[in-house]
Amino acid sequence: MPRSADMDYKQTLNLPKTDFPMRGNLPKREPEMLQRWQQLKLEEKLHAAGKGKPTFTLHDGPPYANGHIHIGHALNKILKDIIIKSKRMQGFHAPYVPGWDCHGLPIELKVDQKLGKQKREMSKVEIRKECRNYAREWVSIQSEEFQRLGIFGDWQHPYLTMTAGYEAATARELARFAERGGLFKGKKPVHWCSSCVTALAEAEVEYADHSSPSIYVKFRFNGELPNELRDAVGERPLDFVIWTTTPWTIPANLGICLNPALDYVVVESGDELLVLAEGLWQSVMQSLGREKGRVVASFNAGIFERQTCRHPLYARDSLIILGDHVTLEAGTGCVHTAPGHGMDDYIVGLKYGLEVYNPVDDYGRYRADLELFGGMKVAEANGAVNDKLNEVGALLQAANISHSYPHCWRCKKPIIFRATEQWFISMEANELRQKALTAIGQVEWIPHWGRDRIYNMIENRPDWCISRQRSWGVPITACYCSKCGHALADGKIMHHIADQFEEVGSDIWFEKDAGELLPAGTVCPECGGDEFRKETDILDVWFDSGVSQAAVVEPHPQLQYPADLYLEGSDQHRGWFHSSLLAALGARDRVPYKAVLTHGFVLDQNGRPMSKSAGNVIAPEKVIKQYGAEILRLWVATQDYRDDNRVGDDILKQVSEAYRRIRNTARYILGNIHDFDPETDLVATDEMLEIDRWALSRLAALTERMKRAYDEYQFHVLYHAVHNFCSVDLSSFYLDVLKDRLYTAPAKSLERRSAQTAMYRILDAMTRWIAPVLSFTADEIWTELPGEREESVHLAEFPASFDELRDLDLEERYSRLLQLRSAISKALEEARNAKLIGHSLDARVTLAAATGPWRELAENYRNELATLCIVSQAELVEELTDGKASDELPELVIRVDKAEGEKCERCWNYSKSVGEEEARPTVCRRCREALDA
RNA sequence: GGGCUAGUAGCUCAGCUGGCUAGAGCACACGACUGAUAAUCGUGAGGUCGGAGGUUCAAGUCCUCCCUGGCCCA
Repeated sequence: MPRSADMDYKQTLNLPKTDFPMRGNLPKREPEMLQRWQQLKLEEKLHAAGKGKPTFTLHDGPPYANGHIHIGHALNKILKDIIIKSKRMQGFHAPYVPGWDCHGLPIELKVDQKLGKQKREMSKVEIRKECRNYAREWVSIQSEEFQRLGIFGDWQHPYLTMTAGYEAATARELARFAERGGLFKGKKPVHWCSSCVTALAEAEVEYADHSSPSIYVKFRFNGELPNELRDAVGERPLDFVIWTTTPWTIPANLGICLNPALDYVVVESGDELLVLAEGLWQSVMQSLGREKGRVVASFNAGIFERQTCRHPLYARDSLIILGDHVTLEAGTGCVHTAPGHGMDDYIVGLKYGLEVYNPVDDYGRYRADLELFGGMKVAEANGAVNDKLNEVGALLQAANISHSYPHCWRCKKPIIFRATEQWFISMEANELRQKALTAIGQVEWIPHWGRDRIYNMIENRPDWCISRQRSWGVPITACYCSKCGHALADGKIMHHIADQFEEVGSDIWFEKDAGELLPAGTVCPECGGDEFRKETDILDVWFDSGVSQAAVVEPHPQLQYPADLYLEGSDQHRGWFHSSLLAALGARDRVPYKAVLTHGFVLDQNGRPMSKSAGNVIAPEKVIKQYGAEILRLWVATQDYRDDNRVGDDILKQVSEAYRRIRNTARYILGNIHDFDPETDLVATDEMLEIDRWALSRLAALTERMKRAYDEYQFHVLYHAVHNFCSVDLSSFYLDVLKDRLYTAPAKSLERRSAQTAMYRILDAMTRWIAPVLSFTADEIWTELPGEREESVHLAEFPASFDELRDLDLEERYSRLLQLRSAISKALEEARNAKLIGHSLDARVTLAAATGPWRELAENYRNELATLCIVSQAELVEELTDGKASDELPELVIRVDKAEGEKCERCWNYSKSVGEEEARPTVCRRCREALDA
């Protein structure tokens, strides 16, 4: 029970006072802040404030308009937002135009599912309308979700890849490719369902067990025998043995592929000489049911490169080629290669100039003109092929195996791999590949290894297949002559069509006939025909988003070309960074970005990718509900995003603890400057107390770190710096030491104003520094800070340099004082454990130091020691025989006693001066003076 | 299998071009305070720097191999 006098004196103290709540209550207050920003018309004001300033263009990579945002989206957008906000506060005009990727298969599939059977009676235009509505719905949902994260941007005018203007721009860029000869028609194998008569994307393929034939086939070598094998083989026939589970592709065989890194052997079995990989020959012998077999020679695959074997059924050769994809996992090490029926085969075939030969039609039948099997359904052709192979003596063995095989997701029937006509962008025309490689060297990649990553991809990638056999996308605006079938992809004509997209969008392609779309008088350059049919393929969505540099950055009045920065996950080296580069160089010979920054992926707490099936998904929505968006924002700043980013309950808990530390530090300062007006009460630096100048020097140091952290996009450095500053410099030392002065000195005294000046300047600066990350909280602090200021911290700028506040000598002295303080703290802790003291103010410290720097320091600060250590008395003596030497600083001997005198009821310091005055017997002299002031 | 990349206390991160007994904060344990109080302060414990070789007077830091993850391909 406090005595009445106690209460009276408490009234005379300057205790902290603030309405700023200790707990953020973020889930509830953030929406209020969002509303406030809207009422302020903050976005408009930011735009207005940007006028006349240099522009910083961060071009937004469009997320796919399908499904709720996940934590990876949050990471990406928050990083962008931090950068945009920090650039603004550095004095740039930094507009942010968000975008969405709206075309493509996933949306079309979702709409398919929704429509069900209904779809069959609908026209392409109607289906596309459904897709458009679907995408638009998700755009608006995701937009809300992003805004809830506190992301600033022109949300009223985002760019969508499905708007008329964007589609026109897309078609126009394609026309440019055509104009420059970068567009060509070729063949490429795709998953094909012969029953649905359609190409299938990877997402539409299901894998299921299926029984297939398993055959071993001999290909008779008919080239010139390499010298290395002369002795072993002589004049005897040599057979390369291939293994396949699709005999029906044998008619399309054009090559045999060996791995140059593997060893091969010639095995003598009966009267045959068989070529097999060394690592497989014995198991093959076993499969063939042959007991005997003898290796008569071994060799490296390279000696047979570009030699030939005879096709067992047709009068043509099969080229012996080399490829890394050949493994020892199955087969013979000699891989049957049909470029028209397999992806590996296709790619390796390109290297060797093999034809992409496909003798199979849309319905899964061999073309009528195919020798031996013409007109036969390939699904039923396996037996016939085997019989024929057997007949010519090439079949070594035929059996059946069960294995995983691709099936159509819709009709559930097994599908085939089959080359079809596709549009490509050539990597070689106009030296696109070389230009891209050169351009990569001119771009700044952050982190630097991004360069190697994309360089290797561009260096090795095949031509860009931009055809998709789908409905929901921008059409490839080519036509075919109805008479001769000639493909018309003329730049001028394509521009003419693109112009028609400008007003009404690309739907017009599906609504009108070729004759209406083409310029009047168009004739086929081959046969002079004047009737055409339209291409039905649409563009790869990567082309859509790849042209955003042309469709958005270039024409947008706020943005500047090229963009200063692209910022996406590291998967986009293959995706958007890649397609943007090729699209910009291929169509216009320009590089779309000056710098590219990548972040890693979000993983769970244990470093595993998140997935529904693993049940480890952390939805942004849930984090927002439980902790607030601010915690998600701060989490982003804790991560070194160049690597993978882990998130989980424990991590989020830790982040919210850190948040509270920062928040409470701000709150405490606000409480202590409630009666401070910077207009009138600010103390000039050279009149401030030394420790207050030290605090400002630390602020100056922090400022330098902040500047660098923002410049280098190193937000985790920023986080740690701010957090350490709050914990170490402020809370545990400076603010703790300050309490006595703040509470007990007269409210308007220089001592108190000096401290308030330091605190005010610290909080003002810190609030600005954290604003890009803690956007909600910073603005909340901002409105509580005294002084004239902008309506929102986001309209303010970062603090100028504080170089003049930096005092390295002072900091050096204080770092040693802190060491001394720490030694004393340890001694106090021992005294506390011995029940000698409770609060440190109960203590009297006696200190002795041998001559030397520590002695000197202690002498220089003998009058401040008590204050710095928050003890009632501290004395420096010549010699101390009954003290204890410090472990860390052995020159120091420390003794802790109970403080002398009585405890002052007002300031809680012990002092002999308590009781000196009869009228006020319970307070010390210092307090009496303060009360009289 | 290939390209790129990461692996320092339970967690998030420092540790520059090799040089003091490897640091910080948080979390944890114990204690103090009750005038930052669902706060604040102090003390303490905690690491064979993924592993194994090697170079060097000296290696978390350089080299080789291996292990475990991630992204993108195949």
